Amino acid sequence: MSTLSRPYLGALELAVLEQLWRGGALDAKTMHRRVGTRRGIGLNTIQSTLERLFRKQLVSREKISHAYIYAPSVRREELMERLIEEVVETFSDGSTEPMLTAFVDLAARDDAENLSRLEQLIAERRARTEDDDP
Amino acid sequence: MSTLSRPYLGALELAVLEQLWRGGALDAKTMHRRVGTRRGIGLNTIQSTLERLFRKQLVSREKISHAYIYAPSVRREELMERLIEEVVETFSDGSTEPMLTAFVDLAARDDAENLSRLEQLIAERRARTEDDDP
DNA sequence: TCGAAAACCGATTGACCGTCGGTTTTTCGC
DNA sequence: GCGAAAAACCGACGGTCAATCGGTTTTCGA
Repeated sequence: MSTLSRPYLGALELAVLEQLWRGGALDAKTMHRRVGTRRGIGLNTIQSTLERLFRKQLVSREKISHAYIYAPSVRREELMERLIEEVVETFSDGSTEPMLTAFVDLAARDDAENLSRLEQLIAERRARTEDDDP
Repeated sequence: MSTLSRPYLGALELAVLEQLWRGGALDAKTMHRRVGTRRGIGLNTIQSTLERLFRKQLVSREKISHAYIYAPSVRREELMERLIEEVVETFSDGSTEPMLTAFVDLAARDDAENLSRLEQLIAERRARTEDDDP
């Protein structure tokens, strides 16, 4: 039975990922300086977290002499989209209407201007698709 | 730090909710017949699950003689939207662009026809908003 | 080669879901 | 009213997963 958002991302995992997205590739020690010290947690904790993210295939790593250098293997927007997709799939019955309505709601929620932007993106997408498949 | 989808919905919770959305209001015993027997789980399990959903304010209940009658307190589409919103908020930096792009991607993913439908919904939404606030 | 640095291993805690068994409360029929 | 049946309530336990760390082993460079 598909359960929702499991395995999900914990707060520390998210913070670590965020740092990778900002900072490119870095090793556990540097990561610890960036997100660990402030939280008063040990280097090992950061290492475990990176390891978990690696198992989840959200980061890749390469061994440079001693240490692994970790790099994100998904883009931020990509992960967001995946997670939204997971929700949508969980609730998908036959109809896509509720999904579309939710999108419009959420787009308009923040700023009505988003609706125009959304239309624009749709137009662009359509143009791109027609190019691909004339 | 906002963590993702915790507490999330378990598989049984989802099944129970689904049943409530389909069947309107019902009591634990009936629910057990509908989703419990097939899974070979006890009535108590169903009761706990309903209780947990109640604490999460996803269902309401009313005592009719012996038993509580449970009813959904969120619509299906509403819950879906909430969960999408949660993801979006988790990943929101200043820009709404990634969210909008994700929406277009996901809409088009299933069926390109959805893009037109999406445009239509945007138009409707805009009309509605202009009515409210002329 | 040897010492430090990092990976690796494993253990613990704390949520949370799923799952029950047992006890108490409530209600209805007599 | 009262006693039995039904349901709620309480608490416990196993499993999973994130967060956390201590200790051991591996590995690399001086």
